Amino acid sequence: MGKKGEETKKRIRQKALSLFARKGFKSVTMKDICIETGLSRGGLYRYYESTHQIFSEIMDVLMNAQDDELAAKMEKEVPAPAILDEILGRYEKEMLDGSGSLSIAILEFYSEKQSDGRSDDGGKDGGGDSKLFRQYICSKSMWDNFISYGVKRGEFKNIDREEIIDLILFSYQGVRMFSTIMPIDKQIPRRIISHIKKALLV
Amino acid sequence: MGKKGEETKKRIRQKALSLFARKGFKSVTMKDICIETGLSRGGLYRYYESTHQIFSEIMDVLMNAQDDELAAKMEKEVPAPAILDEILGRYEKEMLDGSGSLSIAILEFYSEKQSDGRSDDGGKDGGGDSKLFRQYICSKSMWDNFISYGVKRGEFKNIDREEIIDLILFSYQGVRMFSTIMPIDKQIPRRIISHIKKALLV
DNA sequence: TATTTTTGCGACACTTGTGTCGTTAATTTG
DNA sequence: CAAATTAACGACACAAGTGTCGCAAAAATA
Repeated sequence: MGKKGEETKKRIRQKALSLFARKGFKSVTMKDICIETGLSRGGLYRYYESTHQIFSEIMDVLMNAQDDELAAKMEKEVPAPAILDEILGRYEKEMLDGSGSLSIAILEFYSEKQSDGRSDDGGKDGGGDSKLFRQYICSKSMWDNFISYGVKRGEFKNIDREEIIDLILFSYQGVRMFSTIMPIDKQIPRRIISHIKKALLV
Repeated sequence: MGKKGEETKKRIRQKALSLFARKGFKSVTMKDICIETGLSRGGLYRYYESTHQIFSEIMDVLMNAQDDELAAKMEKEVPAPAILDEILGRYEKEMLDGSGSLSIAILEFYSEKQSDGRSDDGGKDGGGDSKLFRQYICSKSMWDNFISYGVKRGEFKNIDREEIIDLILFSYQGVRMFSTIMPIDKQIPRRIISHIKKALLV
């Protein structure tokens, strides 16, 4: 694979991503991606065999972009409530604007992998769900660390951590999901966040 | 349409429902439904023109099966905590077993309607999302009534109602969604429910 | 039970997407 | 700048789904 080829692959992933965000996973065909990228069938198939493969590679790239920032802030002794505000602010934004629009594609992608038994990803990927599950575990431990930090500083209540973490993670996912298919009132994310803050802050 | 015809339609809806629950919305074809029902192409098309139409009718039937029960209980002056336990118990069950498996199909169905502009349901249905939205409003007012009832009886705290309701509804949806594609630990629904109870009960 | 209406079949023509292959055009490399 | 390698094209054969239509069998009706 030469230099030109790498660029083309990248272009394919970018264009495909915008398609997945708009139409979900199952509705995007290799033909769509041909049209979007301007490549011919033969041209596209040189790089990717299926939409599965493309989506999977996109996910790998997206997932490796997290929490170093948070760790850095805790290092610097930034007050926990300030960090909380920032994280929740970002969540609020993601719940409202369409940036959650990949959610549906992700759901479709992994649900498809489960429903039919074929796992034809060459054994490289240990099952579709495990990747998602890993991400859940990862977010969870991030929150756990962060809440401990807040409690140690006397800024957060010492409540059952797992309870509030699950609530945060799943309500966030729930809203994100529905925001892509239903008009979501701005008050909804705001109320959820307000509840979380009250539950955490002393 | 004769008596036989009505029975056939019902059979089609039943078989199609099981397909949608297993494979989501987009992956089910008219051909699949032919096979599942044992009908021929011509036979099936006599009753339904598309999977859209079938799914839409199924939704209509499913949505009109709610909260009369709850109203009856409030009438009978059943203690609010007992009612709460029952509702949340049902939620817990739905989060765990695969009975949330229609969630993905619902999401796919409505997201498809949004992404492409064609609204070919003959004007009878005022847009895909409004139906979902109506359901959200409906669940919301049900909870609102119920919490008022509990507060009046001095059994629930008088907290911000909208806040807790959004949290309940969306975390529930979030878990349901993910439970269909990821192994969900039994503790997760339990923790979410425990948090809700603590927030509500005096 | 004769007649009409409803139900159901399956072949047919059409559309859309898949995956391959020989060939040409463009890059890289020595 | 010539040779070798890589990238891209687009026709082709195939697979899967759609929607229709004429016709026969089965129900309903009178």
